[in-house]
Amino acid sequence: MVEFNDEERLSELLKAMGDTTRRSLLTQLCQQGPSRVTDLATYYDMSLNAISKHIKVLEKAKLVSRKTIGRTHWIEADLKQVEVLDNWFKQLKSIWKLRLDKLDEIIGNGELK
Amino acid sequence: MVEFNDEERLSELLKAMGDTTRRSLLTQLCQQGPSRVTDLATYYDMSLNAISKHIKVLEKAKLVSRKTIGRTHWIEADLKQVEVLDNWFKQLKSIWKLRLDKLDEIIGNGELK
DNA sequence: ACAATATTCAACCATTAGGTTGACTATTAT
DNA sequence: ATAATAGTCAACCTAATGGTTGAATATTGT
Repeated sequence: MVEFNDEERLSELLKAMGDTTRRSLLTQLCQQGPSRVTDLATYYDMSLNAISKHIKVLEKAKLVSRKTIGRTHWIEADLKQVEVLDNWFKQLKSIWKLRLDKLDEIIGNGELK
Repeated sequence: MVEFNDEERLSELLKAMGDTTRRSLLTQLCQQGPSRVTDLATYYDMSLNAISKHIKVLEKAKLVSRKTIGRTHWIEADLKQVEVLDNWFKQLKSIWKLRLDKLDEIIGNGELK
């Protein structure tokens, strides 16, 4: 069951992934492993600052983690949170299925038709 | 492989689901089956127009479909599109796994360590 | 014909989101 | 000590989002 406060979490996750640049960053990070902010930024036609902001959004949503060593920040993808979405989808599908099953039952019992 | 133009599709879907009210509408629709706009709206502390707009967003993202009979519009959830997201997640995970496998291989070959 | 119902359309408003630039902080290299 | 590098912070701008209200449209009931 999705708890009440998972709602905000879900929104945060979905919004974080709803942006093309951020999804691309995630993909990059999965392919290349832990990367520096500056290196990630070179792939985009956009300022370093913009990328830095995007990374912060991903970080807040816990889709990436950060390990700071000296002046360089190593960013790493973290796909654990994708489970949260997977679970929501599963739940939604099961709610859907539940209704259909109940409907079948009613029809089966001759209560309908 | 995610094609170039699936990107926009993915954004559309994720943004549509990133809103609490819209997710709630989806859930309602799964539970209750096809519903009228006005009936859906009664559950929310928000104008009918706001709900109408939300439904349009869901409809554009193909998360719901609409069947108009006379003056009443019947809205129905359509979970097929969730597959698109599922697939993206799967792909992302596999990209992640690919890198780890390659890493293992290198270590196994003694090229590293 | 007239009123009520179901819904969208259009204009508006406040807030958020995605981007920019410029300055600041901290670390590393010379 | 000084300069270069890595990154964030803050202020700003524009466009998109989520909401409002007040018509307008189309269908249905009396």
